[in-house]
Amino acid sequence: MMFSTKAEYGVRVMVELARSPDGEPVPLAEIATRGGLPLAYLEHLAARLRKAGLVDSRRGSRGGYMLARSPLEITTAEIVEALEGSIAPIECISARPDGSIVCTRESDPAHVCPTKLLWTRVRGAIVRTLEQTTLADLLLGPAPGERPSLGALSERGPIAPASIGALEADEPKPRSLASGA
Amino acid sequence: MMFSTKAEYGVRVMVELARSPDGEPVPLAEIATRGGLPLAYLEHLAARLRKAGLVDSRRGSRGGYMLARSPLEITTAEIVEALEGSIAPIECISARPDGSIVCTRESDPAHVCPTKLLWTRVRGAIVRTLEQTTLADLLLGPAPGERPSLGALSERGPIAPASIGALEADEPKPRSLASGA
DNA sequence: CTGATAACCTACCGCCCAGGTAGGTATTCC
DNA sequence: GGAATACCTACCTGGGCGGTAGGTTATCAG
Repeated sequence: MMFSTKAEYGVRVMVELARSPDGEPVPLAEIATRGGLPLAYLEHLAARLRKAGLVDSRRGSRGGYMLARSPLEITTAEIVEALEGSIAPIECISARPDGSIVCTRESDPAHVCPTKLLWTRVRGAIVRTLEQTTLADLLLGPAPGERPSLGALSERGPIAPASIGALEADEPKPRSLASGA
Repeated sequence: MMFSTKAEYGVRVMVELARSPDGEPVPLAEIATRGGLPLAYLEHLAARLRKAGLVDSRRGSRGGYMLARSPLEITTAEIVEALEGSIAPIECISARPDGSIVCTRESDPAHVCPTKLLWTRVRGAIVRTLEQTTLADLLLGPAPGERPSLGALSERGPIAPASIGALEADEPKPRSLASGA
């Protein structure tokens, strides 16, 4: 596997927060029990999410965590990056603040790294996908025409999937959904 | 990082083999010294590549490894998969032989995993990129219009990059290059 | 004001495995 | 024969993932 459970759990936490009606804070304990996840561990992740400005918190009784922004405006790229650090398919490659891709094997500019092209492409594909997928997308389920979960077509959450069509299309189809929160 | 050095080294080995004039076998020791990689470790990787049918080998003096097929017909997906095992962005998700994506958190079909959509998309993006990028692509360098290595524009290998244009386009542009090897 | 609830913080820990080493055997060329 | 090289199995080590523990603050209900 390539992402750790940090990313997995973190996204799940964010989805739970997004599901909270209005902006009511959700205690981590609730998410932990619901998802069968270790509470103490989630606390670490929540701390990172808060430092990244993705969630707000309220202490004490009736407290908990809540999304800092609308699910429409929170991309999974932000979540994953907050938890895992900067996204890189492989150790030697990373993105600098200015966006340029650097390869540690290439410090000597005499010989270009022949595999850098590959990892740059892969990184781009991953980042693009994460950036195009918002928290709201996950709440809605697969887009029309997108391969569905294939096995659990019933009992959805807030909004039901419109149609279930082709079997091969996991492209994040941009879905117009402009209703500010 | 998401892929281990197995994938990194493995691709580098394959590139070196592809660069060998004609189909002359290249000893691993040569690749190791050229790339500053540990020979003993490369041997493990070479074993996997051979079992996957990606390379052939010749023992003894003047022996070494050679590509089993043309660089045009070897995708980086095959290489990475041979070395890392089946590609999955996260532990809970994997592809079954029939191509369907399964999520271990979903064994109970009562509740669909809300994050499965995300990991399915990410996996798709990665696999598609790896499948579209062949060994030959890496030999040629960035495609015209594709973000180049940005810092080492001189001294290329066999074929020079045609032009260097926009800064943001790491899409694997299909390049017609139909010359069977 | 008291207690319960929950965020928040720091320190600690075990296990797995990536990444690499070591040493030997089998095969082929000169 | 000897050098070169693939090929195989066993072993080792450090780091980090995933988690635990225990405490301190802040907030709310009654």
